[in-house]
Amino acid sequence: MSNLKQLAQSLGLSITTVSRALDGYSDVSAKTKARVLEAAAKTGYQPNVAARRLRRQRAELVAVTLPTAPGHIGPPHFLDILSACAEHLALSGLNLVIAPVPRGQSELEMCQRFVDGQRVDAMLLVRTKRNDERVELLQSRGIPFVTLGRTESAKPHAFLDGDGFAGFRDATLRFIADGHIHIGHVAGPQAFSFAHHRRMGWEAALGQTGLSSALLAEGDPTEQGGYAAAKTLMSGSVKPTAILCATDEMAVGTLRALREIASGNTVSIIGHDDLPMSAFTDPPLSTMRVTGDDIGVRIASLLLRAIDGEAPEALQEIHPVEFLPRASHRRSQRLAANDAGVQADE
Amino acid sequence: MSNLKQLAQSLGLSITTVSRALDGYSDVSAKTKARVLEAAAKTGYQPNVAARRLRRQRAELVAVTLPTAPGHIGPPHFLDILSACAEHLALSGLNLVIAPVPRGQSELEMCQRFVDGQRVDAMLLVRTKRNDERVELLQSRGIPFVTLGRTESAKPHAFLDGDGFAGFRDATLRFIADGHIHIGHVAGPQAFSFAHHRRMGWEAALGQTGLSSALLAEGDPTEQGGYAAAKTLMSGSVKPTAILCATDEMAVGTLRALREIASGNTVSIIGHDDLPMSAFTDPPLSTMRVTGDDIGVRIASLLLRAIDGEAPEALQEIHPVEFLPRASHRRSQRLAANDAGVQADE
DNA sequence: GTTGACTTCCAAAACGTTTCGGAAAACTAT
DNA sequence: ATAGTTTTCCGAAACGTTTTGGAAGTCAAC
Repeated sequence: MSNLKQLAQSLGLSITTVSRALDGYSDVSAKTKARVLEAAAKTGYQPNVAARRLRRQRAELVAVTLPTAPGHIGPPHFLDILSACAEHLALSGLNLVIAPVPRGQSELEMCQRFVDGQRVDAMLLVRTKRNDERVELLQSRGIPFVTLGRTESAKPHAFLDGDGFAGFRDATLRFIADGHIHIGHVAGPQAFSFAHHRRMGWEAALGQTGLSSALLAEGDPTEQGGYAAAKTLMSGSVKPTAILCATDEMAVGTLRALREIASGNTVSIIGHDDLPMSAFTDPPLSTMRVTGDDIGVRIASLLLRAIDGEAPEALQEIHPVEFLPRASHRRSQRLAANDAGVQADE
Repeated sequence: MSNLKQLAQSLGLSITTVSRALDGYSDVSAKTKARVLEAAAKTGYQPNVAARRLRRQRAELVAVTLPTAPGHIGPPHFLDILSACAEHLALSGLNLVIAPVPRGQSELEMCQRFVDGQRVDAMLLVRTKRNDERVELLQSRGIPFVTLGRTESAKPHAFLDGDGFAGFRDATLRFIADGHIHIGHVAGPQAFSFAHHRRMGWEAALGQTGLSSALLAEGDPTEQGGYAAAKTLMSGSVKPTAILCATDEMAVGTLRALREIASGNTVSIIGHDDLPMSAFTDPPLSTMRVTGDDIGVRIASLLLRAIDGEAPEALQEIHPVEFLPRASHRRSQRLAANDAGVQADE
């Protein structure tokens, strides 16, 4: 409500001086500066952001569009990341806004409105696809942006990603070391970058050890999708004794599918994401997570550097994935130990 | 990049006329209007939102601050609601932004910046407390707002709420009808409006049937909180045979706690929220949900009416809660039927 | 007491839009 | 032809801030 003019009038100063005092310029005496600051604090003056943005030609805003699949919004852990990111951006005076995409609208249109209306200084893209039209749009507009997850774009862009390939490869090798021969994969939609990399990791491990990668089923990255995929996986003639799930949510669905199947409870499972609920499933879900508890902060810093004009090539981070052993990755082992005397090594 | 002035110049028209043509005023001829619209579409003109906001004195924005408890952000189902809400608001040209609250900052400060900086036309408050300082702030500023969940504020305000009281009362009566005597409650922090109402419903049912309401344990509204609360509940001298959990997440924690306890698997459980994962627990979680699959749309409509200046008293909705029976609410029953020949009536 | 340097302040322009109050042109009715 | 009405357009002001380019005032040095 209160604006600069009123504040200036009440102090007997010009608008200019008050503005410069608040912004900490050096050409205003310490005394008046103190006077201005005090008055501003007392009246609770807050600059009108529309006016400031108009003049500064900066939105002071970073947006992330949140894809909302029908009945199922993106993974909960996005929000933890975004929250940390917002926190860090705020230190530089930037606000992070999360814009849910209305059903009628495409994520692309959403991005378009953001960048062409000059509403944002930068964008963050999540749920990145291998060929993502949003990336092309943003590149053509020259807007700074960072994606959570690599793409196969020819032109380099800033991104942060977990090394899902290595994570799933190593997890598969772990299963192999445990004596598994039939190792299945409940995969996410391959258009998604993360889903593809995870699947390729699984395939790579099988390939390098000469095992079959036939036990593959794809589904939506939800509990329901995991449930359905696991069902088809377990209905084939050769059944997996271990399953890698692309996400924890799919793993939860897989667990339920196995519960409904005779001897399903001997199948070992590993997920990915380390959702809060994963520690509470039955059995507790062995899973993976991207290392570093500051992913959100890293993203924020990438965004800031992108806004500062740093080259995209310099703004690419791939973080290792760590394995979190709980109970679900050793289910057949326990039985195998009973049946055949195989010894656990951990 | 392109602005009204350029567009007008290229058409040989005045800024005024172009502006009015785009806004669909009647005092511009059909022919020029078509010409303007075409040119705007071709150049991809998007009005500069900062300028428009400054002039219109409207932010075209509704904000919701998302509380992010350390390590655990608000319930996932908020997002489904918010997404539907955003969708509906978009129809009226309003954008919904979700602002995560940085750790260093209080939700109140966040609200303050939003309203005093004239960044928003209205606010949506979630995770409402019984005595919520955000409500007071917004009331004092005269900003339209809607809360998700009632408060005990003396001055009426717009809200939408589920009838948690009736839901938990009825669920408790259901347990009583099933023959339970010792019915526990894993409660959420009582400062939260929803947690309090649910607890009062549980107490009311016990009170009206003369049963004890001693089996109460409170915890954070998370899996971990439910786990801890259930543990203390089951460690008393008299143990519950049925437990109502304030949220599904707490129910998931409770399930795990029971799993670790001898004969814990005979304890019946009911949760609330109908999270996607609830259908996939073991046993599948019986739960409750606020009726109507358009809560988000209802909220949006309340917000629009609040912005239009309708009186808060007219903007209060309490929606009934429906019970979703799955397996977890009849665990002891099955055993009891074996043990004592009690017959299930459903 | 004039010069130059420094400090402290300010008027005015600009950002891109919307909107008020007309003005010119084109009809209509007399 | 003239007055009145309607249609179609536009100039200029405003929204609240930041920033440019000085203008006064002060002080020290000669």
